[in-house]
Amino acid sequence: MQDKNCQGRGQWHGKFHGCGCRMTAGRETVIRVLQETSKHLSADEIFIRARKINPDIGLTTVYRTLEKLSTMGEVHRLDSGDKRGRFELADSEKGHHHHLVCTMCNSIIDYDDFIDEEIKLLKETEKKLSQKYNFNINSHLIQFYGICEKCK
Amino acid sequence: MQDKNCQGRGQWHGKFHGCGCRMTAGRETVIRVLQETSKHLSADEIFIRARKINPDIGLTTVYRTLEKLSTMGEVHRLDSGDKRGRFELADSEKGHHHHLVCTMCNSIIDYDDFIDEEIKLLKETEKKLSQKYNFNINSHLIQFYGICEKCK
DNA sequence: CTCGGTGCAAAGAGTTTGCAATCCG
DNA sequence: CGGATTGCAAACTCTTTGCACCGAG
Repeated sequence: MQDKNCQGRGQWHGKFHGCGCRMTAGRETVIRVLQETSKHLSADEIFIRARKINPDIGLTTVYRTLEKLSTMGEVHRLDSGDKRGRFELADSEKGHHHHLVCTMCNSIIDYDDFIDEEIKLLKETEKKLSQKYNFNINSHLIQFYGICEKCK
Repeated sequence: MQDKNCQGRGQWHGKFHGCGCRMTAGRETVIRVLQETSKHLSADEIFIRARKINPDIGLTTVYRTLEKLSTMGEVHRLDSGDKRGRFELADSEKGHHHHLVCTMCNSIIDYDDFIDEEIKLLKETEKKLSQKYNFNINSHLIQFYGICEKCK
């Protein structure tokens, strides 16, 4: 309907359709929230933001949507150290990035200033692993762990 | 006491001491369980195995030890898709490896047949990031997501 | 019209916390 | 000895499920 609110709505419609699912208002809302943030939100935080767009949405729908998107490989569930899951689009509009995770305070820094060489190597590795393990690779997650500036 | 049961006991003793903590039977047991497995165990599974070595240990101690080791950067908490956390030594005796995660069935394949280039690039990236973000990097986690052989 | 999706309330599970007893150094 | 650590049970929170109703295609 309004492509400006949920980028690539048609594309998502197709992705859902491809696995026997439907595009609904609830799902659109969750996707939009994920697209509009640059943070790693918990289900709960996504729910609060989603409510502002669509007051009728329930927390259950948020969970079910995230579960489905995760299975589809479109969303990554991150481990934030505390017990709740945090989520981000696998292929974010905000651009591809990797993580620097502080093991003291659990904060996460996104960085995207890595060399072209790194991307090239990843592609190569992906290809090699795909063949060797007969695995269809869709995306990846790279995290470095350590102590951040503040915690030192 | 018996270095053969918990490799590098003295080393661990030192690590704990270094952050104002003590080496105890419970902690030793948890570390030993982690060293002796090649799987990604949940707190619960670690507890069950720990009990076989040391019947007096409590689940609470397992959680508290994992929490501490995680903060120390010695253990990684992995996200397995189901809601419980899974853990592995950051610097396993079993050797360093990366993960291939199936987004359908949540199974994890460890692989360690890296390209030499991959290791070199990682070291380089670590160094660059350390400087740029004033971050002490201790370890990393690399995961590729996709669909496994069985789930295709 | 059909079957997948949704909200609500309740159930389920994993994890954390309070506290008195215990152990390390 | 003194403070860190532990086990137990209770408390908490996040997440999932059952069910009747709704809505996309």
